[in-house]
Amino acid sequence: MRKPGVNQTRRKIINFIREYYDEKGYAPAVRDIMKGCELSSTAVVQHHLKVLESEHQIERDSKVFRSIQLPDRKSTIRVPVLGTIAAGSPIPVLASDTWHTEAVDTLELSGEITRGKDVFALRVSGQSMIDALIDDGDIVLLEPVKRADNGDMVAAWLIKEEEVTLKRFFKEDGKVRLQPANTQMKPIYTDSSNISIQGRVVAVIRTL
Amino acid sequence: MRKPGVNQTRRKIINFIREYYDEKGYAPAVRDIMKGCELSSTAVVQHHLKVLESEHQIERDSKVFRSIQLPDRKSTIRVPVLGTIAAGSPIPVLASDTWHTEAVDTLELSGEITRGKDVFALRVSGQSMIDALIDDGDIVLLEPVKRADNGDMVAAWLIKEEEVTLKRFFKEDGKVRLQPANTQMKPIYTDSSNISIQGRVVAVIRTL
DNA sequence: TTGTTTTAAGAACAAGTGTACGATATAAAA
DNA sequence: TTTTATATCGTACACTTGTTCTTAAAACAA
Repeated sequence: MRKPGVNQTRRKIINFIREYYDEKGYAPAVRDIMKGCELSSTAVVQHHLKVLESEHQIERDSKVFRSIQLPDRKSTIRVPVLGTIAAGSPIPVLASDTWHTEAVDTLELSGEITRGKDVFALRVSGQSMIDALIDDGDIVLLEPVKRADNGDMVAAWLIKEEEVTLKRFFKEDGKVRLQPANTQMKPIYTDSSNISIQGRVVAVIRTL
Repeated sequence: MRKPGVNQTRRKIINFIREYYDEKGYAPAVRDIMKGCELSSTAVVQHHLKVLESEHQIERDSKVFRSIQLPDRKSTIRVPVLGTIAAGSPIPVLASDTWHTEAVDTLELSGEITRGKDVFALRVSGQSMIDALIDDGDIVLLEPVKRADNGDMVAAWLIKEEEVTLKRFFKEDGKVRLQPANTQMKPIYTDSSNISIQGRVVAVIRTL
């Protein structure tokens, strides 16, 4: 007899795969799914897996055991925490080759946050960036770029003032406007030659 | 002749496992390691895996294919994004049982951020929490608790005002002080009976 | 009804994979 | 030198696991 709803079983399978993976740390075998979803044949599982794969709900490598993957599982990235950033001190710049060996600490993040970009992280020391909504102890994720587009949040080194600041970047008539995220704070105007972009902020993480 | 340094091979194996996992999304088989590390027998790999396991460098389930795990790989957690939080609207409260099925969206996070707690996430809408250093579009991670200790950052529902706010919680002589994270903003004083704790903020994530 | 499609069942097969056994080799210790 | 411990090699076996085949029940349409 035909069991419950149509794709009910497939939903169950997806959930089971996720739970199994969370618990065990590796993907289930076809027979694991069979038992876990209370099916009595591997052929049933096989069939649903084929459908799910054609729908791009899962991925698997033929000929490889336990190779089922959920798309969002593939995207965790190891991010090196290079050091601490504070107003008045320059960001320690390292070649991206040496990142993974030099990093004091690393952070495991999902691609949803980094969006696949090659980033590094810095711990923020002090409240000098409070006007950019960045507090003491926060971690900022930076994409190492030298130039920025209008509206980007950047880590800028103010050469004359000898200060690093995190603000939104706007180019206006050869001058540069650095706009705090907090609209109640006033922007900084400076000459283009006075600033050096250290990186573009792609994310901020604060743990309490 | 005895090959290079003593545990040189084991280091190579560890690195290979990590790279293989990063590339493929599942753990290598013994024979994959054999080929990848230019060894000519599975027995060699087997021997080193045993040593590595006794040193707690890897974990594996006997009888389960492709079950090798590196300890730091196990600590990512799936967090359900339950909805949107905005000033004036209550937080949608769900039983933790239904989280994973009801969630519109999920976020893959490392245990370093959530610190192993059972949390849920909310997207912040609007700039009404700007004084708590939380901007429009931010994601807050909340631990579902009903009470808070002094100093905790909480999501509090102000009953009379019909408003949700994120502030630091301090109990003072039967009254409650809600202190904005931004020290330039003034605190809110209210009666204990007028607030209902919705959850404790454990982290804030902002992507730009 | 009849036919078609989808889902399920059970079993058998083929291939992937972990493990054990025996042997050799190098290095350090006795 | 003889031990002892560790690293390597080759191979065979047994178990795990993916795949296929046949049969059949249920849902849907004509």
